[in-house]
Amino acid sequence: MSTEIAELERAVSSDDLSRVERKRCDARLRIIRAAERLMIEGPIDEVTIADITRAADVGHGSFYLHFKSKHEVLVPIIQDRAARWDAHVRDHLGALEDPVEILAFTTRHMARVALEDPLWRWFLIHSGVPTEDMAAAVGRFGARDFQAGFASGRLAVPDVEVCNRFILGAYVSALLGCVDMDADAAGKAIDVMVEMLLRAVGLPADEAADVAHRPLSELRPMS
Amino acid sequence: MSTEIAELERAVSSDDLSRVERKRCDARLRIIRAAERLMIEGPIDEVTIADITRAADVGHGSFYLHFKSKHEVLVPIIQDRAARWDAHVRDHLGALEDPVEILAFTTRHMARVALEDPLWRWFLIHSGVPTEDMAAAVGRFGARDFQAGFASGRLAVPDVEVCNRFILGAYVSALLGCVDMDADAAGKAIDVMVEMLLRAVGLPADEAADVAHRPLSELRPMS
DNA sequence: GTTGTTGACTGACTTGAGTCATAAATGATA
DNA sequence: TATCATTTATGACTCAAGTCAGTCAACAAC
Repeated sequence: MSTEIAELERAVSSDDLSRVERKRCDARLRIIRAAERLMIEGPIDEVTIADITRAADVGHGSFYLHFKSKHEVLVPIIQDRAARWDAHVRDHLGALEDPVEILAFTTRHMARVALEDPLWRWFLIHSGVPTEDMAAAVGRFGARDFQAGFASGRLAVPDVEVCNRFILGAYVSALLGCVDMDADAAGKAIDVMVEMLLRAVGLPADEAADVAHRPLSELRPMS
Repeated sequence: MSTEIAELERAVSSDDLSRVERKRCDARLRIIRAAERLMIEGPIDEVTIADITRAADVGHGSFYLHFKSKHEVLVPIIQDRAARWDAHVRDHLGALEDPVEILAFTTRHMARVALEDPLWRWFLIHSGVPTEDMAAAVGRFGARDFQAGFASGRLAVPDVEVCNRFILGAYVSALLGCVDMDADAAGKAIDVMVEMLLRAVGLPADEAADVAHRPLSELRPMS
């Protein structure tokens, strides 16, 4: 699944786009890159829009041609990282075939990853309850394995739209409760959250408890 | 269950508190009252901190002795309204005795109420930031009926802390998805959300579907 | 009553987000 | 190449949030 950053990279060196369009994409990409760099370097709260535009070498006002807020510029960044982690986690699926097991595996791992990544943590803390932004950044990756569960008939919800919002809110909110825990406690809380999530999407309680608390292999470090 | 506003009202006319303490409570109460009035009168986004302090007749800086943000000053206001509505909804329980039925009844009605109240809606939409505030404002009321369900043995969750966060996030997020719907569609979405909530806290799927979609009587207008 | 200490209160000030009138760049047309 | 229309970029400006050094009221100790 492609991300906005990947698309922008393609666009700036594409030749079936007008120069105007290429410049536009280039500026957008430079802003995103500058924002990511500055936010990784220092405390995110202290990065100002002016800092970003200065580092990206565009006018202060130009920022608002591309993004409404600091929060919004993080969307493609988070999305890109989500895509990488998603691919990495899927790389560990091994012999798993049951959509429910796959769902549990990915949601448990992705939650752990989200708590490790400082950008993601910030985004989490400052999104509180999922905003459109959060949905835009991670919705696609999150939704896929749930869809597979529905398709298989093992899971069922009365309404997919409501379900998506429900899941995202529950996930983010539960995760927020973990930001101050140590890794061990956070892992336990995540598993409980996943257990409740599985119940919510229609898995019987006993199966949910079983699949959400299996021993979980460590991920290999990502290159 | 008492709210902060009720406690402040008591404090300002209590005589076993020092004058300093009474003045402090009085100022806090005046700020809350002024904020509530201004926010009901006009578009909430256009109410500034300066407006509030002017109306409350305190110095601009004093606001920050009591609250960190405009969002935070809404907590006691929302809480107070939640208490009133909670009492009103409970007044309609009638012959209901089963904790699960009571839980469904209150969560379904409170969600409908939240979508009607402009202050609540604003709070919901702008809770993009901290859920701590949301938990502070409505956590107590929300949690009670769940507790009753657990106590009865009909419902069970692996961890109450995680459960609380899970529920709050799911509830708020699903509700957020309803703010642009008409009352009818919102009602349907709310019922689906409650159905998933009941599953998450351990009710079998068929029972959850049943109890979350019963015909729901209208509330009498609140005095 | 006087003095000292504490901590609540204040509003001028700083900072940064977001706006908007203006400028620059582009490309179409003659 | 000159002219114009249109789109895109800019940074000076505005306005509100949040800070903080200083003021003041209350009370305690003498």
